[in-house]
Amino acid sequence: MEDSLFRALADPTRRKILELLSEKDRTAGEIAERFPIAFASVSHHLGVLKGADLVATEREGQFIRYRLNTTVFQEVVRYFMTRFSEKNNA
Amino acid sequence: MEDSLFRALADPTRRKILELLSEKDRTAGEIAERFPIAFASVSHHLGVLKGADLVATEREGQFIRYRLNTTVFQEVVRYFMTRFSEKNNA
DNA sequence: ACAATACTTAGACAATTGTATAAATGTCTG
DNA sequence: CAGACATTTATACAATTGTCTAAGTATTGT
Repeated sequence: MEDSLFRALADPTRRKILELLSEKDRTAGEIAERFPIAFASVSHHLGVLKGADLVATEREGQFIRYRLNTTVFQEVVRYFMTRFSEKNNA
Repeated sequence: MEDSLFRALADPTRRKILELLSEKDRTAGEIAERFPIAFASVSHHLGVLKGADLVATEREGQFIRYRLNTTVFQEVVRYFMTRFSEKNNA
């Protein structure tokens, strides 16, 4: 399990971004306007999430659309279930 | 979901400690001797894990025994499954 | 080609964190 | 109670991180 993954999840702004993306895919701008911090700061967070492979991007003209990489989340769930959760009541 | 929880999981030494504890309960000393860092540093990590409620302690004479708090891990799994994982193949 | 829009990257800085050493606390045994 | 052992707490410091502003890249429309 990648170190970058857990480091990415450690920041509350990034977790909020992931929750927004769990509702639907969004562009960088749509995400950024939801936060009280600078546009560039959100972009930095998006870069961290992408580096952890938690999100993927697709360019759409001038926009860049972000979406969750659900595969990685499944791996996270598996990581916790197999190692730490009690086996018979997850 | 507590911020302290994700911050606690962000450090690789702490995740290693949790994996050791998933095998069996151990005293602070038994844990510390497994790592190349100072005893006091491991103790600090244990404090962080305890602050995040990921582990619990029990004094046994001079020793302090650490154990996983599996309840919290179940909450983590639930958090990821409900929000991020695709619903039908976790 | 130029300007506007959308977004990222670079550089700087303050806050947080991981580690170390040293001192303190708690427990047992003689 | 003194000394040994187990562990935590205090303090300091270097490394990492989150944020900002400014500059750069990419795309679209005129």
